Formats: sequence, structure tokens, C-alpha cells
Amino acid sequence: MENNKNKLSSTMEDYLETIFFLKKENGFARVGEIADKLEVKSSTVNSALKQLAEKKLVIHERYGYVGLTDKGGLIAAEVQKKHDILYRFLTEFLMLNPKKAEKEACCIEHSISQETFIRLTKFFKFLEMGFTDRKPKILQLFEEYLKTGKRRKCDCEEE
Amino acid sequence: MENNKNKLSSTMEDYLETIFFLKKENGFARVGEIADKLEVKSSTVNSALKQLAEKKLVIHERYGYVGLTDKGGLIAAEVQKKHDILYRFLTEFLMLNPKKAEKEACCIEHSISQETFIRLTKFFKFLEMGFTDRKPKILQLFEEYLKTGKRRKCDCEEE
DNA sequence: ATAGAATGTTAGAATACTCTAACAAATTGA
DNA sequence: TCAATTTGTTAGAGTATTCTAACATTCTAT
Repeated sequence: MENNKNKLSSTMEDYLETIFFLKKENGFARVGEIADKLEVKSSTVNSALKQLAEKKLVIHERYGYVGLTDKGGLIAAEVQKKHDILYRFLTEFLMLNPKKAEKEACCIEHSISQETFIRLTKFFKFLEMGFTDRKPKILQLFEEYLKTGKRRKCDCEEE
Repeated sequence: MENNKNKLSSTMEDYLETIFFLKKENGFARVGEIADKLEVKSSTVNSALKQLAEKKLVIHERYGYVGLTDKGGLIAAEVQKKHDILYRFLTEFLMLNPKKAEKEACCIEHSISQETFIRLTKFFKFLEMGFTDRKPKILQLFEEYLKTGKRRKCDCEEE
């Protein structure tokens, strides 16, 4: 058996995610850009890349572009998806300010399990089913409640 | 101005939370028990306590009990409350297995903002308003959807 | 009261992540 | 083309968290 504890640190997940993002945005990723995005020095990026390359998650030629291996790309995409669903939850559901939600999603994305991710995804799907154009009733009511402090019931909820 | 970056690490929050928990459960907290609960060695607990004592968050006499200062207790209680609301969300809302939810709440509790905590709390309050005995309709329907894959609408949702 | 067991402490080392400072390569523009 | 600028790399150090191993204190049972 190989090493069981091969879960990446959230730091390393951040590097993969950032590379993934930059490639999607710009078509390529470079040390300096990764450093800017993560607000660390490029020497820090370098040591991270070295470790990730040893794990066969990134490809990095000296003075060249940075890329993801298939495995690295897979992990990055997963983190990205977690980020997205959390962002949706925080903005659409809890109605947090987009900027704060973005920042917070970045933080929580490393802590939620695959299972929670799946359930959250299903919950959004559930909410959307049967609604074509408008916001789900429950969210309309919650938004009202946040604004007014008053809870209006929808028909099916009457006692 | 003092130090602005006085946000505790999640590790340190864990120590405070554990002391808080043990005091509530047993009436006191000791190094060994903290170590057991957090699954670290007691020497590790010792260095953590030293740092927390310097920050005036815990009180720790050599070979004696461990206590929280007012400030430490406040932080611990906040983390605890975040934990509780997350646990509720994961179990009642996403209907995750309690054991997994417990573990996951432990992880996420350090990442969520005060604002998200407040919104989540409000959301539960919102859900409960107007329901005296039964589970909120929306959760009944979601539970059904998870089981059957089918989405039944409640009256007010019909197009 | 005291020996042995249980519990707590200290010193020192390991790992992960970050930084600064010095250096190396690549790019650019006159 | 080649000097200046930009970009990337390396070495070495600092902080946070953890460990092991040796030692100190306290508790317990006779």
C-alpha cells in the first residue's frame, strides 16, 4: 500500500486552484502571476511548485510556464467546484455580499467533504426543480425576513 | 495601536474550544485530557498553553488545572456556537450522518465569518417560525427528493 | 510514609510554509 | 545586439505546530 495520508494541505490546494484558474483565464500560468494571486513571494511559489511536481501534480520547467498534470487538474477542478457551490450558497442562500462571499468560499472550500459538496449541489438542484423563472419561494421569504424581521408564510405552510 | 493581526490560528481556537468543552463536561480541564481530545501529545498541549497564557487567554499553573480567562472564554464560546450551527446545518439541512457532520463542523468552524454565522442562525430561526411541531415543509420535501430523486411541490410552489 | 503509577514539563528535533537577499535567465527596446 | 528591465531561482533563516525522550511532580494504595 502507498501512503494513505495523501490529502493535500489547503495551501497546496490553493496553488493547484490558482494554476487552474490562470490557465483558464489567460491560457497559461507563470510563477509571478501565481504569486500575485495568492499574495506570496515568487520564491514561495517556487518551493510549492517543487513539492507539487514531486507529487506529479504540476509540470514546471525552469523559467517556463506552469501546468497541471491530469491528476493535478482533477484535484484543482474539484476544489473549484466546491468553491463555486459555496459561493452560490453564501450569496444566493445566505445573501451575503459577493465580495465577502468570494473570500469566505476560498477559505471554506478546503474544509468541506465530498459528501457535503454533493448534498449542497443536490439542494440547489432541488430548489430549482419546478421553478422556471423566479427565485424559489423559500428564498423570497427568507430575504423578506432578513429585511423586515417578519416571517410571511406561504400557503402550504399555514397551520 | 496594538497588533491588528490578532486573529487566532485554528489550532489555537481548537485548544480554547476543547478547554471550554472539558470544563463544561467535567468541571475542569487538564493537560492530558486536552491532549486526548485533540489527539496530540501532552507536550504539544503544553507549548500551546504557554502561548495562550502569554496572550492572556488561558490560565495554567504548573501541574495544575487549565482554565480560560474571560477573553479566552468568549472566543471559545464563539467557536462553539459556530460549531453548533454548522452541525445543525449539516445534519438537519443537508441530512449528513451525525458522526461525519460532527467532524466536519470541527473543521469548518474556523473558516466561517461572524456574518455567515449570524445568517445561518437567522435562517434556522426563519425556518422554525410558524412551525410548532413538524419539520419545515421545505426540508420534508428535500428529504424526499434525496430518497426518491423525485421533487414533489408544495401548494404555493405550483406554477 | 513512601514506592510505583500516573500525569505534567522541558529540551531539542522535524515538517510545513513563509520570507529576504543574492543571483540567473529571459525579454525588450533603442 | 546588448544593456536595462523583468521575471524566475536558490540559499538560508524565521515562525508555527508537532513529535520523542528524558525528567519532574503529584497521586494512590498499601
